[in-house]
Amino acid sequence: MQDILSNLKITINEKLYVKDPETSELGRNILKNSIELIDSIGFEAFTFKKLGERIQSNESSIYRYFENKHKLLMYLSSWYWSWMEYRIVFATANLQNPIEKLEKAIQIVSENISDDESTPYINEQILNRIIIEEFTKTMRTKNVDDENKAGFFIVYKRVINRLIRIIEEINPNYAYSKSLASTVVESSLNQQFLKQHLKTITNFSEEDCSSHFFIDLVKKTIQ
Amino acid sequence: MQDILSNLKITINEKLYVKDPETSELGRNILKNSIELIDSIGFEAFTFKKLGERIQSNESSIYRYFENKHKLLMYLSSWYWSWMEYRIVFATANLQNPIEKLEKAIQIVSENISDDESTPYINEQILNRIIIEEFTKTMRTKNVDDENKAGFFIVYKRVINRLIRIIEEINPNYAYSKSLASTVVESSLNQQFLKQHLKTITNFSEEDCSSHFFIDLVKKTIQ
Amino acid sequence: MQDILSNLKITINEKLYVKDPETSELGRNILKNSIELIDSIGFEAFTFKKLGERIQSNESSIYRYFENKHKLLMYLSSWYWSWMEYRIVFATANLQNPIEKLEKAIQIVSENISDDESTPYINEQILNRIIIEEFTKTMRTKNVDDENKAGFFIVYKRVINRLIRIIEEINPNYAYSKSLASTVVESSLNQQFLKQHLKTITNFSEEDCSSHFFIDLVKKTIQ
Amino acid sequence: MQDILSNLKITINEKLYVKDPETSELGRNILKNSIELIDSIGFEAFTFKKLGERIQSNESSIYRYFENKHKLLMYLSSWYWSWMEYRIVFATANLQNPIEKLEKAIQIVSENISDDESTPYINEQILNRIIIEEFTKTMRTKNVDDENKAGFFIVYKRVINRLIRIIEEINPNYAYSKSLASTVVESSLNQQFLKQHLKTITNFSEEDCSSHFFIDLVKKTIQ
DNA sequence: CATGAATGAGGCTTCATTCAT
DNA sequence: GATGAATGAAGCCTCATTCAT
Repeated sequence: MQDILSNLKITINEKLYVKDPETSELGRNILKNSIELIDSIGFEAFTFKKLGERIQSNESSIYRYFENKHKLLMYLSSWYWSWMEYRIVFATANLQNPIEKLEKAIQIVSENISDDESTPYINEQILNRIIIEEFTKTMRTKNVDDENKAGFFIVYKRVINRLIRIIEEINPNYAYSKSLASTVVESSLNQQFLKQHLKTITNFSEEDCSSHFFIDLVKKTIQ
Repeated sequence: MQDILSNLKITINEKLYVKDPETSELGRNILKNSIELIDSIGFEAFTFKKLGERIQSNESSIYRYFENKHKLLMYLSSWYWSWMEYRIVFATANLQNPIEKLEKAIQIVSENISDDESTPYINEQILNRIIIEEFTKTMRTKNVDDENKAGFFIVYKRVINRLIRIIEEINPNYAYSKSLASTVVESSLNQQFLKQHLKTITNFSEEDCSSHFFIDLVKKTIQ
Repeated sequence: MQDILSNLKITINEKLYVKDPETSELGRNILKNSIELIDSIGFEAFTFKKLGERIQSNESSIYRYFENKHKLLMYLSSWYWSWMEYRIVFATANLQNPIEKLEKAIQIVSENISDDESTPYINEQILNRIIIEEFTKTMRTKNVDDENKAGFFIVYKRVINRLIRIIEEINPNYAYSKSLASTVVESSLNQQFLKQHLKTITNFSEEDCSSHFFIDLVKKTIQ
Repeated sequence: MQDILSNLKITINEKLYVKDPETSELGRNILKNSIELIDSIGFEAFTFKKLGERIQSNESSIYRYFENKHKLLMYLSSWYWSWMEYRIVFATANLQNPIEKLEKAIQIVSENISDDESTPYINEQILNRIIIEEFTKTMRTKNVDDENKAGFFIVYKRVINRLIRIIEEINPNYAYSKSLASTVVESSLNQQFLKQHLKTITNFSEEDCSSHFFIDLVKKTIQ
């Protein structure tokens, strides 16, 4: 799997960057360090100035790549969901049994992430933490509708659509395949958050993953 | 129901305010107008200065009531979840059948909200819109753990705990009652958001409510 | 004349300020020092930060009074033209002979200015230098039309209109009274500029004033 | 007339450019597009970066030709006034009657400009709009004196000097020939501005030109 | 010669908050 | 208790320019 990803390049909506960060040393540095910095101080406190200091480069250089910090986060999100989609596609390729596909897909979406070595400047484990903490905020803004139109959430929706299609394959008569799929994807992030911070309202502890809970839930619901 | 609420007073964690806003005209004005203003411009753009202008008062006056805008939002959230809990309690009081209780509770949590006339300075319908847009952000901060310790999320967790207990009453052997309950409460907000903004990944349109979806999901899952 | 001005207050378009600078010590300080600072370093190089340093106050305090430096300059211009109008009105009051009125008015508009002691925080002599250098720039912007609609040039136009009316009084059949009046007012500033910087295309040297040139020009033109 | 201009080359002060823009494709492109861009967004908002984007070239390439945007504008101004001088010279060549010369010269200076087809990369009509809006700003800076010494205004002054000489030819005893000439040239731009933006203080509407007003004014004044 | 990449400095502005009345 | 005034710190962003290729 690694081999393939190092040859493939994840394509991101062009509107999200000014200059493609994957094409230069500085750009890749920005990606790597923004992930680490956002993780350590949170997105609110994260500024291009601080990132600039960290990579020993000037604030303004970062503006060559990203218009503002929000777009940078959108870029990272898109990257994450692209990577997620890619993993689902590979894991379910050639599987005949739709139930098996469902199980695989949900597992991938809800399992604990570890770094995928094939992308040296993106640490998926840390990126996953950022997505858990920040992804919903990304959507809950006064510009969602514009950004949605601009295609900023297209990869996220594509992941959910893959799940929808698997559900429909299993039970074409189930009336809520879309809401079920979006609930699983979104709630799996939420359970990851709860098990770290609001431990009394989840059944999982930090090392656990919620895959079995969601697989069971979906299978029973659409049975 | 109105009658009772107008006699009852929703009690909010004292750490969330400097001076109880329900005890003065200015305080109630702050509540009423902050809800309207946050709804119209979003919480990011919301500032005490703008609120001050709106209620024809100085920003510094608002500091008499709330330390900062984040605490004000926490206050409003607490108010919302208290009100939600109160509605669940009333709706399920005296019901014998736990399945019926479950249905009632989920319905209340996921139905479309309209203004509850008994609280003149809180418009629940607008407040609901704010919660949909802002509540998760409230939690996804670097201070969650401190704020959780300080009890800022206690009312939210109480609502979920009520659902947990109903689920356990129905099936004490179900292994994921906590995660199921938190998923329902959180995802019902999420579906409300999706039906307004990301319509392709939900089965509901704006007038619909997701109650039946969630009731069905929970009943099948814990059956 | 001084006595009267110290009792009168020059009224400025409210849209030009956030808080009336004439009503507070800090505000008057801003006026006084902005005039001096703009004169010494030019409007381009003038910033609220530098002004703040000069008056030992913070940049942000100045924003309490003026939205931006352009509005501050508009304020000063309005002040200048109001003061000019007031001088014209006084100088021509009770004059029967329109020719005499014309002469007086043109003289006031084109003579060299010295400080009017009755307004302690506005040094008219320095302000005049600023108007000579900056006033035209004030108009030549992409927003003229909006600002004109908002009334930012109303005082300037009022001064010119006074001149127009005097011209029409003398010769109601002259076809270009408006253009003549605007030419005189504008060009008298221009001649003041030329005599300081492009001395080869003016007949005046620094101590001279162009009054006689303009009075002669107008009288002959409308004769 | 066109034929001659396409053979003649307007010579610009060498200090105004690094590399002569008329000698290369890119240079001519810079001229053509800077005129259009300044006209559309105004000189303040105009930057080499934006110009670079427009001509699909890098900002740094423009620095090969012009040190900064101010010098570029000075270049365009010089070009404009050179072109103006050339038109005056041609129009008044071989005229015996100085009155006729005066009329021709003033007319050329104050008439509405249309594009002169013989210079494909300079649109005189647009350039005229820029001069109306920006030329005075060009002079009202803290560096006028230096730039004047460096000869940046020499062409402008030459145009005015031609007018001065005609005036003196007509009436060698008139005391203010210089101020009169500079007033006419400067005010004709001003009237063009007023008729577009401050219509109440000019007698001309957009299609009109002020030539008759100025010719009449000068003839009467120096009679 | 032309250009892409990078950058330092600084402008404008707002925020959250305190102080004095 | 309520408010008006003032402020420091910091954010976001752009500009003009240089460097290296």
